[in-house]
Amino acid sequence: MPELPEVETTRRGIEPWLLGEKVTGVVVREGRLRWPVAAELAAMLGGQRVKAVERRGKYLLLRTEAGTLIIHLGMSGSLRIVPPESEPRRHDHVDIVLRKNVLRYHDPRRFGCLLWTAEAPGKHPLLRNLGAEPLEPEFGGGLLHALSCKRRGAVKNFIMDGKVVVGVGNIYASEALFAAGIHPARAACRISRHRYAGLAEAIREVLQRAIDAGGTTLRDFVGAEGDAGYFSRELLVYGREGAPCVTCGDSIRKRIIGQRSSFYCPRCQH
DNA sequence: AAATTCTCCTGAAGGC
DNA sequence: TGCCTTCAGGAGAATT
Repeated sequence: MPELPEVETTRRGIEPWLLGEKVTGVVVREGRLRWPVAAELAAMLGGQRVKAVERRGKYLLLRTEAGTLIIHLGMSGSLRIVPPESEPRRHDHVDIVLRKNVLRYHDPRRFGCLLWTAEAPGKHPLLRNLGAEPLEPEFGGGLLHALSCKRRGAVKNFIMDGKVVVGVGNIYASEALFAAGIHPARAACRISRHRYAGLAEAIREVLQRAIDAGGTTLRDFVGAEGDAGYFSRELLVYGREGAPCVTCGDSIRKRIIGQRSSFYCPRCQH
């Protein structure tokens, strides 16, 4: 499932194909996504030139003079650049047609969305209350520590809260907590500022490393052939229940925290 | 305010 | 082999 690194990799992959290009049409084959694709999207986006391809959290922003197309890939969404004559496959729900190429949105589970906003995207209800960008300087242990003071719930839920920090999904939350040696169920308010510094660094590192790994498979996001698949990750705890911890050899445990599977080493994480 | 539960949907995996 | 059940999961909305 696309987490922040996949979204950023997608952004980098499609940006060169979109920048400065004019949208000549929009084809909606299936508009029933997380929210319905607006009937007037074609009218709004058509004829517009793409000025920038940005990312905020896991949202992609295609900026034009008239407004912004906000795209979220949900759980199973992906974007590819395909030739104009390319035959759509199952679950290829939307085409953003350019003069020489097509930006094609594919999403089997339809948890994603394509929304148009004429205002500054930062004012959109979905983006307005988003927390810090984990790879920007604003994010750090100080911020986590400050926001955690009234949070009595599990730290794993805390760092997955988009109002705190964006882009930390279930997989990277487990990985970052392992790297930082923090037990996922520990109450957020009961972690020292010092340990939060380590956690912030771990989050930054695990995301950055994944983005770097994604760079080597950028071509997978572009072209008619092959799947716009997500790159494989080096996971040390996620999905490794019962397997030995890479650090101490103890067996990795799985536990449901906040309705989500969480993986951790009972010996390395406290 | 914070925490919990529910919800959307399909494909993969497991059971028999 | 095939059918049925279960589960996973981003994140907003509703509820406590």
